[in-house]
Amino acid sequence: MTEYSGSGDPKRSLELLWGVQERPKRGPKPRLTAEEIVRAAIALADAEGLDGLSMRSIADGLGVSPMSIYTYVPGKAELIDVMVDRAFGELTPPGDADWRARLEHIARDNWALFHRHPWLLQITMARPPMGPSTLGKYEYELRAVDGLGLTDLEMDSVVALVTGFAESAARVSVNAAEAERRTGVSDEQWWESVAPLLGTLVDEADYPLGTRVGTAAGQEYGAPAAPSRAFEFGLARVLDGIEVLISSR
Amino acid sequence: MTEYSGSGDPKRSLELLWGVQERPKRGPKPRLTAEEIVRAAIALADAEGLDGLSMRSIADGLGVSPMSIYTYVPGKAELIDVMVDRAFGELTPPGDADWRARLEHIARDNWALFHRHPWLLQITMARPPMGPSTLGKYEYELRAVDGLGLTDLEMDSVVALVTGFAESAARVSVNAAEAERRTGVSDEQWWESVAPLLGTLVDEADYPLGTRVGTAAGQEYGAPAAPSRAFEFGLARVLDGIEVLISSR
DNA sequence: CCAAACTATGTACGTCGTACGGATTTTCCA
DNA sequence: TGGAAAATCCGTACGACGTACATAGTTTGG
Repeated sequence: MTEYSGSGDPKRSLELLWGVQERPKRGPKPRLTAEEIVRAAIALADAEGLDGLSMRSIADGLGVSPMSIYTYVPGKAELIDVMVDRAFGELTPPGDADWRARLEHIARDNWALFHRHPWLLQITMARPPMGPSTLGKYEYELRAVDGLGLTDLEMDSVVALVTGFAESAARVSVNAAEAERRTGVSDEQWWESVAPLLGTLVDEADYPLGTRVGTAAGQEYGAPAAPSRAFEFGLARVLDGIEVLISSR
Repeated sequence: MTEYSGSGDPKRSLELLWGVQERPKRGPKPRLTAEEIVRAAIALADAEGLDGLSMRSIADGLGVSPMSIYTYVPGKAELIDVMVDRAFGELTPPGDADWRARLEHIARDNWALFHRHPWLLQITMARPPMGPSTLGKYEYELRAVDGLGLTDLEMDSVVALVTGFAESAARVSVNAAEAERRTGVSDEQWWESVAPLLGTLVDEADYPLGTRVGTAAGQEYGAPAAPSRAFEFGLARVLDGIEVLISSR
């Protein structure tokens, strides 16, 4: 199952995101708080991935029964909304260097965030959680491209391009690391097991460029370096492309 | 649960991908073939999404019992590998126009493919299925940037940047459409239900740029146009950035 | 004609989110 | 001060999933 942000009840989600629950007057002392549950859930997702995050496993970690979680959080969908917003809260403002350095900061900051919290990449954010950190993130990003002569729409597009690129590059990197962790087989070992089988089925001459470039890429970097090289390469191109636009103003 | 390509048994997957099963001599006539199952599974995933794709639902559609599928396909992981490769088979070669037009073709072709088969975006492809169409795709892509004075590594990086961008932009578009289909609520309706609640919790003055740009973006395009505009905008920037590199050679 | 090879299927297990209802604990008010 | 109200906590249960396993049925080679 894919998880979606914004699929919970909007009102309950917003209350949770902005922390507007009033303390109840009667009833037993609560053993937990919603924030504690969110923190435990993030720690668990960091360690085990989103597939390892179940209401049962969260409850286990907190020493309560699974159904107790529902006292503090309406359901898993709303919980994930808050997890996402809290994770975005780790991002830092881009400072006041030139625009290129500011956008570079945003890209690197996002890249690092996705590596700290790989489960963010498994959440579909068509309807982002409208919490303080998500709104703050957008504000930071726009500030990085304000005053450059771009229209409002262009500012939005530039920010979306840079953050989208960072996400896309991080996805490749995280997926590679994840595949290694999950299977216990490195990219090199995987290729060494597939190549001989493939050799009996395929004529290399049918794929001359793929063979040549694939070999060159395999020789140049051992697997783990590749995704961060791709990030650096792509970031330079994207920023160059944005520079062409900005220079034309 | 997230689905992963390349998580099945490599030997069985490759046999399936390249169609090297020899017809069995004895036993009852098979009622199905592996290819039929793959086609049914793709049709089902196109219609219902990857979450609607279960061994039970595939079997239902084919009029057999769930366990019969396992006679033709080792498991769901290997089936998904073949689905991916067959989908990539729909991509077309970029032709022989100039490099920019060739890369543009690749980006648009991928964009369209992800819209025809949105489930492709839900599959983690750290270990791509090594089938004929996947190898052919890579060969096409490299041919588009061959002979421009780039190194082998740069060719690989440029191709990865363009296809990665197309995937990233398509993800935004597909997720938006998917959210609307799943919830029955359009982006505009969603915002109209969230905005008043948010207004009681947040001071707009805390997010001046977000408010201004968000309003401008909301006014300019009704929801559905936005993702394809973002694709066009980003593609132009990315190709400009690649042009800077190529011109420097 | 029978045994080997192959297809087809029913049952069962452990996973998930969470609806529901009941037991327990704390507080407020008459 | 006692009982109602409110809140916490949790046991049980349901229908979904992939698929292991055992069994039954069908076709064909020797």
